[in-house]
Amino acid sequence: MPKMKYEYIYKDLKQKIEEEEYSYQDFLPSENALVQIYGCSRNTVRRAIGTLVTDGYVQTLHGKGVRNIFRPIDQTSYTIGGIESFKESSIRNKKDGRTRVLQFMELTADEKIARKTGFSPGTELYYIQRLHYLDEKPLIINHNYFLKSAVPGLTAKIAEGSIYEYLENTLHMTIVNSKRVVTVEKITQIDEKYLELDVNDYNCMAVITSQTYNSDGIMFEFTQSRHRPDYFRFQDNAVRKTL
Amino acid sequence: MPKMKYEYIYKDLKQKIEEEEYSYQDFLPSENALVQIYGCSRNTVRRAIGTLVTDGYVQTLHGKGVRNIFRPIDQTSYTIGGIESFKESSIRNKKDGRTRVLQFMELTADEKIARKTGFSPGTELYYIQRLHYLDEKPLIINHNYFLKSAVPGLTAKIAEGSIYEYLENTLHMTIVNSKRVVTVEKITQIDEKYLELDVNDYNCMAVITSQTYNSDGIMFEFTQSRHRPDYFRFQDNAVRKTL
DNA sequence: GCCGATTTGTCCGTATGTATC
DNA sequence: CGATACATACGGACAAATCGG
Repeated sequence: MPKMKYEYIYKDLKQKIEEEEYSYQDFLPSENALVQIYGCSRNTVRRAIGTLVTDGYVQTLHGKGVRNIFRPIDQTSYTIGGIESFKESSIRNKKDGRTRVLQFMELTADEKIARKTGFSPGTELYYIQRLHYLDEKPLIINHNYFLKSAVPGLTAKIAEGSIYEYLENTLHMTIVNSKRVVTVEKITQIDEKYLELDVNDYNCMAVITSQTYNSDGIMFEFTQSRHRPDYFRFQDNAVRKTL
Repeated sequence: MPKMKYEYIYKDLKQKIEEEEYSYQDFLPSENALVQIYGCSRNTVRRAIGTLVTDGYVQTLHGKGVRNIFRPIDQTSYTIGGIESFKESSIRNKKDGRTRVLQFMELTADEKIARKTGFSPGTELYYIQRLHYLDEKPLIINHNYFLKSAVPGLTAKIAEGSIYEYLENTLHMTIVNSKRVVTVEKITQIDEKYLELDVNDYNCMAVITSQTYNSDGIMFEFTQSRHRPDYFRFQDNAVRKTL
């Protein structure tokens, strides 16, 4: 039994949808019916439904009901969604992930790094270069910059596993949000070497740059995540706003 | 005066943040203070703040307050955000947009098109190929497939302007949500020709495929949007879920 | 076309829990 | 410890959209 009711209802409905207890285009029970089913207030039901809307699982229609628009086919292949570590998304996608640390060093941000990352010049950082394998195939090169003062005690050993696990479980840091930008960039020699790419095939790749904030309001991480173009897939659900 | 209170509060706070009335890292007034300021309930204030959180404008911190993490610099250059037409985003980005219709035809979905778009074989569709210019530079080629039964009376003339405007204002359709996937693909001869690209420079590009739903729960549009790699920028804010 | 029942959307006031300071 | 601030949850009221009779 989870602590929060809306979380329980959200997960329960989500599972029922995924298991096709409601089929595509069906309406879910009305809010009032769900209030009876789960023994809670209408606000709580509405909150759970609202989360399903942003997930792209359902759409709510004024005066009509809540319609299931989830299609299992959308979820195939390796997808990138919310904030999650490589390890987490590997597990979610039911793939075997492995990480190799190419570089681990401490450095002080100069003008060039400051412009690129958004950290102030003179800031002490960890710089980590990592190669992520999925089912033994190298797919992603990550260039991480972590704020040393916010992430003390980071080691290459930790970087081999999951840095987020270390941050959350050992340092008890709360990761809040991440501003991400997807662009397309030319392949570098490093990409070519480690991702086993051929410039005569693809000469550019998908790049996700992200600035991640913790609950102290500090941007503690800047990461450039370079993805093999043929395996890259970034998924999103947008809701038309009437505002 | 807008119809809804939370919308008014959301826009007001958003504007104050953008105009740096609260500076970066500052806390906004507490929820109770905002209740006094706007003369509304705490729920309403919280709803406005929740929207700002998903926008990546603020972060809420239990027991502390709501912190402004908006940085004007993040908003530079042409960005792709929620569901909006090319015309709308041109205006939002304060650029001069123009659209040229390359093809306009009616067709019936065969097996191949059905697999690609998600429409059933035999469905009658409009197929439109359009080239979008920004400041007289060709940046995007769109391949639109519209469900004919849901979008009757579409013409090449309308496609030159804004199809969404036609859907919403003339057909009174309500666009609800759009499932999008960003990938990287090889440049085709069509891309090369119209976007004035050189394969020796970039040989691939950013592609956004989207399936858009209306309030009848019908997927009425499948679009493949092919973007010049050097001008492509897809922006996003992810919130770490504790669920 | 109207009316009433149903359903979602907006908003309010209140109570209690939990984290921060 | 108490005061403050956000988080969860409840119950109720009314509006707006839909649908069937």
